[in-house]
Amino acid sequence: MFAYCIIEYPVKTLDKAFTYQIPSDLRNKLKVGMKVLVPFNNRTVHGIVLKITNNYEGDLELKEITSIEDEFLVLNKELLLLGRHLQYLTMCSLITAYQTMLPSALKVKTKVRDYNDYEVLIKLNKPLEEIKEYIKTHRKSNKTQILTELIKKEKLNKKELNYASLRELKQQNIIVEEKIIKKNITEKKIKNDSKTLNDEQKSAYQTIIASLNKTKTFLLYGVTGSGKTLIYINLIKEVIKNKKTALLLVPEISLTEQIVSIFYDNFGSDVAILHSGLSNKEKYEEYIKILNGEVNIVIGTRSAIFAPLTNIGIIIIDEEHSDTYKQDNTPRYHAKDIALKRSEYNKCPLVLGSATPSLESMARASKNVYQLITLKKRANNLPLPQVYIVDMKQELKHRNFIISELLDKKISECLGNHEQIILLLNRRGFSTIITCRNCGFTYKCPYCEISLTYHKTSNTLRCHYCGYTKIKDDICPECHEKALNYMGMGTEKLEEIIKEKYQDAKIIRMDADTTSKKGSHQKIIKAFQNEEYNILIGTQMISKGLDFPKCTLVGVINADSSLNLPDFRSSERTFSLLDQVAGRSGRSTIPGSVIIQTFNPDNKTILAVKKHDYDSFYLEEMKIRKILKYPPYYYLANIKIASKDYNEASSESVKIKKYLEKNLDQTSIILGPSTASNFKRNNIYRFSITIKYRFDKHLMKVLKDLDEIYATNKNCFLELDINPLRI
DNA sequence: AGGGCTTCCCGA
DNA sequence: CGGGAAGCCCTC
Repeated sequence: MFAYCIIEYPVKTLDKAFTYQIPSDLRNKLKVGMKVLVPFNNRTVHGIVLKITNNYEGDLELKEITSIEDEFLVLNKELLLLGRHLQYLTMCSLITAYQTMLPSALKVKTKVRDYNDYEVLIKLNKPLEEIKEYIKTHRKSNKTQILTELIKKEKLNKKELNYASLRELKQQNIIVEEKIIKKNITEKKIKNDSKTLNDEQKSAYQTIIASLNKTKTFLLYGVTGSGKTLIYINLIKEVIKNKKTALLLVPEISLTEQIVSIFYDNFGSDVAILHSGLSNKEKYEEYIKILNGEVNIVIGTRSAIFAPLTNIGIIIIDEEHSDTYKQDNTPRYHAKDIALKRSEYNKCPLVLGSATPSLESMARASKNVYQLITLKKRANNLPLPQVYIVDMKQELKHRNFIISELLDKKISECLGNHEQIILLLNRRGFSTIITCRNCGFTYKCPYCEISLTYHKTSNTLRCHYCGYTKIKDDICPECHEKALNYMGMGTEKLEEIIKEKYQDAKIIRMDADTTSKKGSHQKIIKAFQNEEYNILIGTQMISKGLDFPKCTLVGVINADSSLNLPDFRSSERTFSLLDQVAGRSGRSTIPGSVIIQTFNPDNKTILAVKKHDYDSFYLEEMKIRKILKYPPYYYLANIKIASKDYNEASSESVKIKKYLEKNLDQTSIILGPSTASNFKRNNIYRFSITIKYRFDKHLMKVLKDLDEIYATNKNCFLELDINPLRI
């Protein structure tokens, strides 16, 4: 018998199956999907078995598989197929695909560390008569005492016994040890305070239930606070009742905890959690629970879409518009594409939930590719918050640079009423640009060419791309004058200003800098929920999904920062960011308000946010996308040409453009080459070519060929991104 | 990827 | 001529 294996090296030239003979002692054990050790070019490497056959038609002298790494950890049939699909979608190597799907503790090559806690038990190894005889014939000792105990109790815990006596008994073969896996059972209790669905929710629920055993995608479009989570819970209850499993994706870690506790209340210990905030050991434990079928529900972030659940009855992607569902390094996959495949394989519905659906999803819904379900009302029947737009150009005339008169008034009001406030500023750090007033020098990252941000807490200048850090200078490094000027504001500075202005208020900041430690997210959220603070200042990480009943005011300090980014999706991102963050206000019993400060008060996107009018935003933005030939009217593919050598990257990208022009369909549009948005990062130069296409049956093949051509080029490498979120 | 083998280059 | 570096090739 023969086994086709792929090996551990994620190199294009080795991205193929190698054939091995299966030694007779492994024949009954070896299965497709197992991890193995194989000889390869006179060393031993790790691999995965893809196929087992009875005959081999080739003339190579085949070597034998060395050993099986783990008989229990097997990629099942669905996951093996899913890896192929991932390879196809992202053009990565097959081994990279499988590595991406596995938690780090189980990846190929990481030696499978034993994360289990063991308990060692002692039991008798001879017939009872012999033992009794032994006790009788030996004088009373610790040993006979142990044996007497064992007759009574059958098994004893090694920890509680005398090791020396045990060793002797073991040597005489009278007792044996037994290792059992100790399970830390943290039983979660179901609290049955389940709320009932309102009419709108019930109708959404029933629509989806009607297709429970079909491959079908729903777009659940419900305003913020319309109670989508409650629908998810009811759907999953029904799925579990039918003896199937459920998979729920959430956009980021900061949201998992809140949702997870609701799920524990409803499903107890039937839930496993997978997200990047877990340690390797924790991820491993959750993964094994799923693999063993001990849980029926998985909640997690992007990579949880690969959870080894079998017999899936429903897949739900919450906040489906979120960018976090697309991985931004190789393999650049979108969890939605994987979910779609799994919904096909398992013949189950896929539910995409959002208050601000991506244009792609809404476009598909309007063409009935997805079934649209709309929730128009907030679950508690409260109105959506009142949105005020403040023209900062006018405010500047009154010397209000950061906090407008209206925002100031509302903040004071809220503080007086003991209500909570969220302030959004989409930039971390203290000052975002440091220049010299004397000579005009600006601090830039030596590796990435972008301006450094000043962080006051650590007294450093940092690059937000590569993490380059240097201690702040007092004088300009160019002209040595004491004339450094700190401009632009980040959350750190805002916090200082707000503390100064509202001295009685307790203020907490949440951004990438204050949440780097494990669990700090949750700490901040909890503290704010418990009303230990009055004002929460944060970057976009505070905008999604969080539920603070006492929060009645949301202030957006500068709505323009995301609006003016040079990206075709910037309007869409701005709308969803502002609408989401607005949705944090007035979720409980007191109606909320939102204040958006902007220099573009007439901007259509901002006006749509004011009216909570996704539909008009959608129609308006679709017109623009159509004219400019962007998604959802055209698909995109992006090629980044990267090299340490500027000229190399530049000349190769010109060659690639010519190659594409020659081989792609006439209807496809090729943009570039231009310098990439991350033109210089970590000392590597990047050029970018973007392809807009509708139906180009050659595209994938052409890209694959191109990728292969450059696989052997040492000076220059390609990064392919099919359906990029930003270009 | 990475080890082995060949080729190339430069000082003596 | 020799040795070390650089390039090339192969892996079931």
